This record gives sequence, C-alpha cells and structure tokens, in this order.
Amino acid sequence: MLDTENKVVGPGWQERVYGVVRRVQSGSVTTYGDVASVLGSPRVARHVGWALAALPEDSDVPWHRVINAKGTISFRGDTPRGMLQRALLEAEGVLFDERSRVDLKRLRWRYELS
DNA sequence: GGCTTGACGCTTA
DNA sequence: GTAAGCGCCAAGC
Repeated sequence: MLDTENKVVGPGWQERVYGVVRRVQSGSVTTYGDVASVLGSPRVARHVGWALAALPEDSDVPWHRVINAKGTISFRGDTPRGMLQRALLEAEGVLFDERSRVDLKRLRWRYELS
C-alpha cells in the first residue's frame, strides 16, 4: 500500500533507512541502492550512506552490512571505519576476495525476504 | 532563502 | 572487464 504522493524522502528519512538496515540478517549484506529501492526511490542511494554516516557507533543498526552496488566497501580501506566494517562482516562469515569485494550474488539480502 | 557537499547508481565509452 | 560522466536529493553552512 504505497501512496503515489508518499514521498520517500523527507522528514524522518534517516529513520526509514535505519528501519530497513536493522532487518538485514547477520551474515548477509545489502547495497545502498537496495535500501533506497525498498524506501521507494533507487535514486536516493546517496542518502542511505548519508544517513549511515550520521549513525552513532552505539546504535543497534548494522550499518556495516550496507555496501555499494559493486560489492565493495565505499569507504577507503585504510580508514578506521572501513576496516571496522570489514572486520565486522568477516566476524559474521562474510568473506572478502583479493579486491575486497563480497559475493553479492550469494550474500545479497532482500527486504521482502525477511 | 540559495549554494555546496556527499558511505552512490546507472549509462556510455 | 574497467573508467569517466551525469543525475539525484537531503543535510549543512
């Protein structure tokens, strides 16, 4: 039940992102575009990252399970948060290849499958 | 009120 | 397969 006038973006946009990311299962990953699509607009993929960027570390949102469409960590690998994301994913069983990419075809998570 | 920034995606070369 | 360009919209200043 989606109203055509129900704009995806707007006040409380970040909370919607968090709500979707929270449903990502452990050991699975999703992309910014997927989260944005669930919210109704694949175009707002950037805002997903933006919302996660403003996310506190003590949050219960598994932000580390959100990566870009290429299957790589958008952040630079030498940044503390980038390494943290990879470490957290590996702790959940998500392995990275030589190019720091994950197997999206196998680990990609879909909102409607929850 | 307007301009700039930004954890990206898609299309084209 | 990789590289570069355009688009898209909220938040911050």
